[in-house]
Amino acid sequence: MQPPVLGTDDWLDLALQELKDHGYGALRALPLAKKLKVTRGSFYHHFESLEAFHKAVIGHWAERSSGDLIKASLEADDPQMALNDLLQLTLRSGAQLERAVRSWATVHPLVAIEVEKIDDARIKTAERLLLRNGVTKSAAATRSKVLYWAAIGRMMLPFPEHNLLTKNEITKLTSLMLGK
Amino acid sequence: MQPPVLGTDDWLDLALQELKDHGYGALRALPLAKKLKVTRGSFYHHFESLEAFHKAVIGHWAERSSGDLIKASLEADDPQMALNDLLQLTLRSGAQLERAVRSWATVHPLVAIEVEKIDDARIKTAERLLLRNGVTKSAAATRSKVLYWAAIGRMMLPFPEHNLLTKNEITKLTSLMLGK
DNA sequence: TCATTGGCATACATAAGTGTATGTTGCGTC
DNA sequence: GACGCAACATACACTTATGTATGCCAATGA
Repeated sequence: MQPPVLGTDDWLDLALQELKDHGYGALRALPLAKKLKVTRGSFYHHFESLEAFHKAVIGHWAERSSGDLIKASLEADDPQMALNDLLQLTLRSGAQLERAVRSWATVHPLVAIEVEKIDDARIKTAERLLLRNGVTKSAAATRSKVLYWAAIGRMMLPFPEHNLLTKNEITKLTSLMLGK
Repeated sequence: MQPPVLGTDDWLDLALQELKDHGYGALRALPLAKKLKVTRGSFYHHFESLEAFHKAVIGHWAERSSGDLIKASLEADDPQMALNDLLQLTLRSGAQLERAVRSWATVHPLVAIEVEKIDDARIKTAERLLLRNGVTKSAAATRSKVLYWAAIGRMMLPFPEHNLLTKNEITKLTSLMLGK
């Protein structure tokens, strides 16, 4: 399956997987080593300490989230589709990881800083989307925030899949937000 | 300071405090016992096990959150004030605890269930507020969700205080949501 | 071919936690 | 004034984790 020798990225990829599935409490050397079927000797060969490892995990996540699905969907031209994607944002490959990272951010300052950067970037993207569709500058500033917060808030519900909006609801909401 | 003898509630009150300040990782017997200046003997006298303690903590929180500030603010008659309170919802005594509980819910099924109950109740409250202000039934159903999600999403930002809406922004948003 | 290096194993010391069994103390109560 | 119980303390066995020191081995390039 895996090559007999591992690189730093193999540890980081597993870390994101475990973070997604079991939360930040799973980011420790021994359990991860067992999953990779090696000993902690390998871990401490690749990383100076647990904290150094955690920083690397954050970096790995931030890298993968810079040009991610959310942003891509918001770049779309069709505002209806874009807002639909934003509001329905859920387990669509990555949302569960985001949930875990956001949870981690409540107890880890460096994670919090990285998350804020990504939030700000995405809000700006949503704002541009609204502007391109004729919303005034001040309204776009407010509504992009509220829409993004709603997407995050829904994703952070215990069971996001219990709270889907119908296509029809999205349509009306889009009209409302675009002032049409 | 504290009486020399403690009751179960003293443990639960401290638990909520530590949960708020340091996250669910702080909910363990030994550190809490140290803070109460007793040994774990007291802990295992009041609670069967760690898991039983955790369940008690959840119940304690749910009890206190059933008639809480968010709901109270949503009961207000002035829709502007109510929506303002909802959207600005932040460290206003309790939001930080909510952040921690929501974070906990991502890794603990029973917490997730309790949080969902409270979410549903609050959304219904917000919906009634919109209905009382002339919003149609279907619009109220959608908008109450989106508004509540936005409040939760903003609260879950790493630094909610960096994302305040101005009074003017709230006013315009209220008009939009009430269709006026 | 041989010294170096990357990738890991092994062993040890230490820390922090759980759970359990049992002893102790104070206090109401009959 | 002995009884019983609530509220602890103490001691022990166990588990799971970190960090560090050191050794092994296979590949590789001079």
